[in-house]
Amino acid sequence: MSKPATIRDVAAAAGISIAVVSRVLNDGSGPVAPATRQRVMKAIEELSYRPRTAARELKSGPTTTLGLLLADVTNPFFARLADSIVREARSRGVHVILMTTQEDARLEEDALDTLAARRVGGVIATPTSTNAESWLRLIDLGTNIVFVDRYVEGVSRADLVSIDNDRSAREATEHLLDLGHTRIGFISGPLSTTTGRARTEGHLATLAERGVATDPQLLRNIPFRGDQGADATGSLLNLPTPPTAIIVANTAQVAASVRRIRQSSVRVPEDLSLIVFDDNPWTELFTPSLTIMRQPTTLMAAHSVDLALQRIGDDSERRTIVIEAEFVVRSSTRTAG
Amino acid sequence: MSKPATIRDVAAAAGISIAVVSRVLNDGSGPVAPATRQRVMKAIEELSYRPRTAARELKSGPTTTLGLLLADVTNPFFARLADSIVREARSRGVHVILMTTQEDARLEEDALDTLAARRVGGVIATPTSTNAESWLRLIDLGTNIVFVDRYVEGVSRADLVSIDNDRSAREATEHLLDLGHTRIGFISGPLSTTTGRARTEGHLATLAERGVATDPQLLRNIPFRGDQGADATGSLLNLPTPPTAIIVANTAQVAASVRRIRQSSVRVPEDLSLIVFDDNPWTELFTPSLTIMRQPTTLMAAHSVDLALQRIGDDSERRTIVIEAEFVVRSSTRTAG
DNA sequence: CCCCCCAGTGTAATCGATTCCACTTTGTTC
DNA sequence: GAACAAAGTGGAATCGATTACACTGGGGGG
Repeated sequence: MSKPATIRDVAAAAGISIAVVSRVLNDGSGPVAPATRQRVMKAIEELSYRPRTAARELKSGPTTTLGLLLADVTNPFFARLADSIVREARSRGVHVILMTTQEDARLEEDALDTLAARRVGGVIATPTSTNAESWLRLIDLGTNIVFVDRYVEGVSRADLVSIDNDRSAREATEHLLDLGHTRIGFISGPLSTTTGRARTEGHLATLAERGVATDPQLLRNIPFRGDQGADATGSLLNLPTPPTAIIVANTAQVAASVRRIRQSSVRVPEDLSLIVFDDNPWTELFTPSLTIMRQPTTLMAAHSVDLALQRIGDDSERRTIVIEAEFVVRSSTRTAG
Repeated sequence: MSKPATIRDVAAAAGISIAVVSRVLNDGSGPVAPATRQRVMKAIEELSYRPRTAARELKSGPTTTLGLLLADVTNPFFARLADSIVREARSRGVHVILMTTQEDARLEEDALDTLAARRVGGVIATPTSTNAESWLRLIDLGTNIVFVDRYVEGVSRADLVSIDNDRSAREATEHLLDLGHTRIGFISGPLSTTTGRARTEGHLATLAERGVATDPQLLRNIPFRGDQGADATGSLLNLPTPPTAIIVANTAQVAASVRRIRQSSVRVPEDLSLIVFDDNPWTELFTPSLTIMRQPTTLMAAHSVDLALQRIGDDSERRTIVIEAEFVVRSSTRTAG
């Protein structure tokens, strides 16, 4: 009800100056007599005083807050990433401001503005836009950026944590080739995103190396948001010569794709082998349990936070941390019939 | 690289005083000559100046930031809630700081402290602790609280947005009774949480009203986090006289429960009817597609943000908004026997 | 022709912390 | 016993914005 106490109120209550109170607050910033410290602590307790972050940040820029800019928390991959990052950050005494872009470049720009105004210590982001300019502006302000999963070309002086998208696409493709499949449907993200492009290239390169003909009809690069996963899958199944296997390398579209397959008369894995890029409990619950490519989110989170906090004050070039994706073979893939 | 521009730099560049620059920044706070405004805008652009939030908040308390304190973003229900709330808040020009408690009372206390230090305008939360004190302290500081889904008893002067837990449990129970089931397993949250208690009571009351004997063995109140969902489900299935139907009213434990059922030899819905409290795409993908109780997250989000922002400056008693849950009958429930 | 009002601008106080520096009071060391 | 170091404390500047208030000119009403 009454106005919150300030440092001056505490000082008055303890019969001491505000400088000393501040020293008690920031332990180690100067000497304080034990008796005085006691009195100050008591006053703080009684007034239930909490130093105001806004005032603190005004003096010394905040190393204490990280911005987390995700495309979409609804996507379980990002949700787990968010969870891990928040936990990881807290264990280091750092707070996280979460913002989402909904895969919309304008909203992203908005969010970056906010983060810039807040002068956060660092930003961990899965970028949406291809527009390097807004990122560079933020970097110029002294913010350090860590891209996770995807990145923006042209923005050096930003770190990167990612799985090896190229390699994971290769691995999935090789698995199917080994099983004798040659007509493989491949659903991935837009070629404008780094993940979409790298995975598609890895897939195509593997086919080429194995001397398997590539059919452009089998390739689907679709957006992360929206419902095109169902359509893309449906059109693959309805091809004159349909694929005998499908890789869904667009994490956000896995559910829509699987739903579409389930509604069709196609049986998995008898008629169709299926690999999805997703790390989600339900892939195991599905009938048949799905073969997946898993991205180790906890590890990615730890590295991201590390980089975001380390780089402060540093000015070196981009550092890239590549994390192995884990390929889990379950029951949705089998020898081509 | 160079230090970010301040309002003084802008004023100097435009050949004007800082007061006028501030007026340009906060449109409507005072008269500015059109020509002057132009020059100021130009200077802002050239210096890529962004007013610093910390400084702004120091003067006038921030109506512009909301705290969101969730138990667990990994839980899809909370993830969708977070997504909707962030979106909803942004459309009102408000930012959201997300923090998670991992269902841990100490972490929650921590988070509340941070939020208090930040003097956020409001907090939307799914409380974990039963400890009213920390909440009351935050309220005393002038923060207004909106509880979602669960609430803490003894904290009036905080709003509440929730589905009718009692009623939804009744509805699910009645559906099964109508199908002829009389031995119904009921898995819910801890009785220390309001949702766990209300759902359990609703379930028991319905049984009583219909004259069905209640067997304590069929009741399982388990934590939200952790793995007890599997054990609870397993022990229900292994009872001497196992239930012919199960309601999983603990959203966080749905996946674990379903996995356990799937690993057993029990067939759904032939041997066991199943209702889960969850609103998640995969419940439709599961074989058989699951009958669910859905909580309309978008609506809950809209109301929460509304309340959080409205109450500012208001001092009335708690307002409660109850939202209808949506019961979706699919293929996992059928006539008993 | 005088006065009042208002558009347009500037000065300075203010928000709540941190921190540099100066000052006093002890205790230590030749 | 003089000199000096270190502990403990306080005064005041500072961070970057907002805003109350004072000031100046010029136009319009009386």
